[in-house]
Amino acid sequence: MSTPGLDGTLAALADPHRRRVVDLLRERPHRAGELAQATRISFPAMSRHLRTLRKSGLVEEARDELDSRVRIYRLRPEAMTELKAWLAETDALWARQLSAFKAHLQKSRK
Amino acid sequence: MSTPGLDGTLAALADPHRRRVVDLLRERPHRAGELAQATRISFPAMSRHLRTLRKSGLVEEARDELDSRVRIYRLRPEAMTELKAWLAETDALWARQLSAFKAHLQKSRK
DNA sequence: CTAATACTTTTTATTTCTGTTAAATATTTC
DNA sequence: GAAATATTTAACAGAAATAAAAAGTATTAG
Repeated sequence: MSTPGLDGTLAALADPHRRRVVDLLRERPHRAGELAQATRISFPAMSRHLRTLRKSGLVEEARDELDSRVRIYRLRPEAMTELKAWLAETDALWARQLSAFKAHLQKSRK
Repeated sequence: MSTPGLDGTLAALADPHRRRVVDLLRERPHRAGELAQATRISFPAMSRHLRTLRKSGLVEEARDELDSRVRIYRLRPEAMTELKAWLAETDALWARQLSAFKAHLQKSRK
């Protein structure tokens, strides 16, 4: 499944709890329960955050091979490439704006 | 005024209208009115979006020198550095995770 | 001074988001 | 099979976001 777009990514990352989850997942995969305890919110609340993260493509779920009650969540860093590209684009356009401004200064100094 | 943090930045960028504004502003500064017309939302709505963008530090306002009724908005790309740093950090940790995984494979292959 | 312009702020209604508790589902363990 | 475990879904309440309409504030134009 491809990245659903910038919008979902940004909306998912905008919540502090969800960003905390991403922070945890980038170190290693975690169980749903671990994530709930780490963020000090209820299991149901975490479950919903995980669902939005999953829908945004930032995270994927898998059952534990030994105990399929537990669900392991892991990060999908590819989901951030679109966002990074957008930020890079901003940089590029900004650089152009800056150089145009400098050129303008040069011209008016003459 | 320094960047208020990732949270504000991401929340501000999560809205499509606001991101459209940023897209416009990265080409050149615009008047508030122009932005409203470009996004096809009401002036009051745009005014509020501009306020959240301003509070997030992504945008700054200035009065037009010739006609101080009009307000010019311009991008503050510095406001994105924290976000870029956060994304880079994710990359770094992910790379470490990947190499750890490869090391693990090496070991188990022996 | 009056009218017009360019926006912003306030008010109010509507929707969306988060969180909590309770109930449901799926597995495992005994 | 019954009890325990891990997690999700449902139901509902409160908080926050968004938007449109109306009113307000400056500033400029005539």
